[in-house]
Amino acid sequence: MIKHDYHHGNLKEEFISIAMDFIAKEDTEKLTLKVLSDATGTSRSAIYKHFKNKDALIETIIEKGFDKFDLETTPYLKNESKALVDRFYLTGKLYIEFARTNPNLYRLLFGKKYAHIREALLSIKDEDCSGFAALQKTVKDGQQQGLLKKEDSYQQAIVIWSTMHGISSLIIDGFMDVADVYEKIYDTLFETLLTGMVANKVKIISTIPLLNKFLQPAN
Amino acid sequence: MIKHDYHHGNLKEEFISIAMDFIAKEDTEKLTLKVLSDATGTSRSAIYKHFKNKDALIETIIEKGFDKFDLETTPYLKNESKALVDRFYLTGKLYIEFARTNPNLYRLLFGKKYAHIREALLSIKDEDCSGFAALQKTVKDGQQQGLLKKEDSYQQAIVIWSTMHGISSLIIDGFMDVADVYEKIYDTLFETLLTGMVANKVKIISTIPLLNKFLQPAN
DNA sequence: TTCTTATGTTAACATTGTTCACTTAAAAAA
DNA sequence: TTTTTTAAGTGAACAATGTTAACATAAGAA
Repeated sequence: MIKHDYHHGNLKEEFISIAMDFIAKEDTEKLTLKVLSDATGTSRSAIYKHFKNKDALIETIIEKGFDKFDLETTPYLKNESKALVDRFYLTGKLYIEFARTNPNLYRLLFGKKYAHIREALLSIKDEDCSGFAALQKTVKDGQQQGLLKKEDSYQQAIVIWSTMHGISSLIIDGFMDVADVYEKIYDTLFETLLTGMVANKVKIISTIPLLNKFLQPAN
Repeated sequence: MIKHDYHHGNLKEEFISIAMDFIAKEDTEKLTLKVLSDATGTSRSAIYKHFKNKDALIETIIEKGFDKFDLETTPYLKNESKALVDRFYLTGKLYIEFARTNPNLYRLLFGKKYAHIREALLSIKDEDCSGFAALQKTVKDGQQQGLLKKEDSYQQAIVIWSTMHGISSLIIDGFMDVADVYEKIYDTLFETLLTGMVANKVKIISTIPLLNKFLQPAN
């Protein structure tokens, strides 16, 4: 609660920064305008000189949130130097890790409450940049390489995404005991998913023991 | 907005009923005490004579909601007269249908916002009655019948649940175009999941064409 | 009939997002 | 330099929300 000069300088950026830091720790519901004014040492209505209303700030947070999400979850999807199975496996792990590390942000991005803002954003943005598009492209690559069954790539991508979204949501919304070992559950989940999607009699070499083990069984 | 006598008679039940009807149509967020007082023709604070606070009403709604959920989604899990694959397939369909038909209630039951209430409820209730316990039991049956791989039944049940939760959430939280045919996506998802979980060289007879087709391939 | 208690009402409160009239100071124009 | 315009901040006020407290009513027990 530092007292600044009358004219702050970069109040808008500070609002955004404080809001993101807040959501990193507490739920978006608890982010009130009072929190922001207290943290910046300004009045309760100062924010309206920089954002039309609270939702406009949230919109900015969501925008930045998706940038962060794409940045942190898609590197393996875009890096073609690794084996495809590995890229899928590692991407799923990053996805869950993002949700676990940023539960409030994840809910903000993928929850229902601000779906209208999300949809408005995604309709403007170049769709090819989004994480889902990157996933679908990789699925297509997987089909061409003979790793995945040649079915509707959109539906296959949905299947993968919903699987990761499901386990992530269960984890961050309180359906796993702390004792549950997420890595173990993820491995089980991924093994099941990949087994269900992989084309018959395909041999893949992976650097990940789990994957090698089950893709090239002893018999 | 009917004007009743001073003493209403069964106001508590009416609050509950109105709240459930409301959530059937609109989001839980929009359920205010004013909505309830207007609908019953009582004052804003009348509800406090029947519930400690708003959360206590929500707790009752959640309790009733889980009853409804269990009732509508677990009949096939508990009915052993059908083939196991069919029971899994139909249960998953009921699960998604429940979420689609009761999106606000589903979010209330499985979302983060009232997780503390849910946990308090589930810790009191007999766990064997819950839907997840029924699922896990059916998974164990599946292992014994040789349908499913003999792995950790808890983890397998989690995998199934998270898959259904994931697709349901994506649907009701606005990630599917209206044009998407849910049935098709569900079939793809289920086929993938079952393929990944089924034990090798098991022959099952199903009454559902999709399942017969892929469990007993031509070769 | 009286007393107690359950169940309702009204008034008030703090917190929320929001708007409006005002003030300040920085930048632009003279 | 002085004046004017404009961006950026303030405080007071509003309605809506959940909640509490003091009071009112009526039903059932004594």
